Amino acid sequence: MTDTGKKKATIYDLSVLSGSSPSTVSAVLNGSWRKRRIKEATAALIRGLADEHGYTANLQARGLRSSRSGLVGLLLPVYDNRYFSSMAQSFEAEVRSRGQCPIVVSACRDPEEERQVVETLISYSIDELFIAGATDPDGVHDVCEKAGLRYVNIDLPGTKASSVISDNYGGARMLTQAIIERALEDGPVPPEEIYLFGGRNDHASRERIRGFRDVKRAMLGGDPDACIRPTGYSPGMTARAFEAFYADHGKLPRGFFVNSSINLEGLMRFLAQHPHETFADIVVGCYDYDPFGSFLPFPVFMIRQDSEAMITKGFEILGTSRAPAVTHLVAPMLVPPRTALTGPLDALKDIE
Amino acid sequence: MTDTGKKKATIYDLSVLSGSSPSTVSAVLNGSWRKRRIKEATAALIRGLADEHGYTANLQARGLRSSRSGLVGLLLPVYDNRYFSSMAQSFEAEVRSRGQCPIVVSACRDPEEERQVVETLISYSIDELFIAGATDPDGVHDVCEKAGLRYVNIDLPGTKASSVISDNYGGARMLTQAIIERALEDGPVPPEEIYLFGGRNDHASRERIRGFRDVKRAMLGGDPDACIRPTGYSPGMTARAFEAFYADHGKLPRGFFVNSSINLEGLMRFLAQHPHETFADIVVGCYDYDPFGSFLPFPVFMIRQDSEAMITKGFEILGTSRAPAVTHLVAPMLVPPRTALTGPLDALKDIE
DNA sequence: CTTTTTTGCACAATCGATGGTGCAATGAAT
DNA sequence: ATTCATTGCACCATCGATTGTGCAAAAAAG
Repeated sequence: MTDTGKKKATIYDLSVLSGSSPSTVSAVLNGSWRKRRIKEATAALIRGLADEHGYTANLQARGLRSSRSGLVGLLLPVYDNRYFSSMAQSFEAEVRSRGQCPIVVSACRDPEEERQVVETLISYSIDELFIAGATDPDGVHDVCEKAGLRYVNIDLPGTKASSVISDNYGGARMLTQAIIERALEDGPVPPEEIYLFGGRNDHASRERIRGFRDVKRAMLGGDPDACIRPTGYSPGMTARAFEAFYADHGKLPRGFFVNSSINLEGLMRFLAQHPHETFADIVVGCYDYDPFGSFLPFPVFMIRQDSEAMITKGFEILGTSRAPAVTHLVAPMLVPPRTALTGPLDALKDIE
Repeated sequence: MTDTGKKKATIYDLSVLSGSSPSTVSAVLNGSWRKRRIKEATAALIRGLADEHGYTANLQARGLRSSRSGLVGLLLPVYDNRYFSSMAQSFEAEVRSRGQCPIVVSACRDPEEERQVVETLISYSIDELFIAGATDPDGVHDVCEKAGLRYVNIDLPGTKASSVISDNYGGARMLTQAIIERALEDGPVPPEEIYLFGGRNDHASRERIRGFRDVKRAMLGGDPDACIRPTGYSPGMTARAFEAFYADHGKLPRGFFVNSSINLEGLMRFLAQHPHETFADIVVGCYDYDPFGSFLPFPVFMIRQDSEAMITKGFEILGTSRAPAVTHLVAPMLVPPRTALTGPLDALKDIE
């Protein structure tokens, strides 16, 4: 750091300063010098000069030459929600601990955008890719395949590469059971009183709906189609679904399963428009965990998906060379109302 | 996309196929061909071949040559919170609309990590950098300066480069006033009943504390030091502060200002440990907006910071060449309890 | 004191794209 | 029929690092 020069030092600069050749400097600084039988003393000299001048490798040059970049990508639908932002947080920590550089991008659940974004990442020669919740996993697959890019699907499975997903069926069963048990505490519950809102025609939604229906049928002896309201993944659409229900029935269902925290935001929008009485005695389940959502003024059961485990498992899969495409289930966890879980943030030191 | 070849096509491949030189191909594909007086027909031929073979430029090579990468960085303290994740979302949209590639990284409020992460970004020759909430803005400054990297500070000001920050003083005044007014609705409030929790010795916290104290003094005629409890930015520490207060007083303060949503998570942890009566009549203000936090079972006033405007302003500043280091204030917005605001997610299409 | 082996390093090609320079062919002007 | 300007493109050095190869000098073996 002694150097105040404007331009960054290169191996050529150090080569001149040290009297060695650029290749020697390169070898010393990238660790391959033992293999190249560079003298300890030479290496020490060069290392000394390197940090005296604050040398850092130009990673674009390295990447160009070695066609590896040290970048690991994570493709997200959106950032702005606790499930994905917490996944990003775990991802980042994991990637950095491996000495690589995380690059997180979102594609807004748009298949075309997904493909484009992945193309861009490939243009930067990223080494590996985590695809979380791709709308069109197999479309993205082709792009990766063509570029020879190793990737895993997280959260939503693809058919052409290994996937790590939440046990949506199991989680939905737990959640539905919790909702119904709680509702039953205050008397009998007809099946028409238990709904599901949110989600669309993706694998996760289908599995959750299946779990919901199975448990409902088992516990309440019925499962009318009308109780399933797939609204897509937008707060606005979900709010409209609640409004529609309310317009028909003058109240909200006794209990309902909300497909994600994004859909739960739709419930908030509905609530903002209506007096407190309207939802005095509802029981809600949300397939996502949010620390504030857990403390709403009515019981909210939540499912906490273990994004950290999913990321770890993802790396494991990428590590084992060319495994056949398998799908790993990661068990989620039922979170009772009024529960504050710790998260990745707690790993940070915060000295005052 | 006709090509199923394993390797990506390069300008050299296209050069052979088209019978032109690599430089001509390059010029055609990067748009500089008019300037180079390439015949329209030649250009058309090359463009045809390019997308027939699914050509995409190797951005590392381009970056190496031009020492620009098309990458724009955003350095965040953490992802896992609605303020920053929403900022990331806006940032990403904005950067992409400019045809560049966003790269978002977090440094966990650790000054050393901040510098390292920025070094890494510089090694990838990023073109511009947004530093949001750096613990040590001026340390990062040196790193950027040395590399000749243009950057702006967002959220926390640095002294050596332009900054865009929230009007923390003004926001804190609004928020404090709202808390006190609400508390006064149920009778007189002594100054000892209004507290502030969270934050530490950074610019934002100081300004907020100043706003809080000024309003408190003006409205309640007093402002004891004991009412200020800077707990740092961690849910755990904040929870402990609430526990400590509760141990002393057997209840929570009548009204309190919470410095951020991360600190508000600390309140949730406290609440999880105590019966509902303990916080039956509190009034809370939180300097951050969270859609679920707004619907907690007690009044929560929130401040919504306009991260989108801050990002936009940031780009504007980077656009104007070498302006002197100025600080722009962006006005935040007071959000009354039980309010569901729309966010960047609403901009996404979600067709079912 | 040779011959062989080992040590220590330099050379040069390469990754893919960019942009300055130069030169032939064509057309216009004299 | 020269001269000059314009058009259209090819050539080549360059960005900074990696890596296979080759070759002296030093050390070991004979």
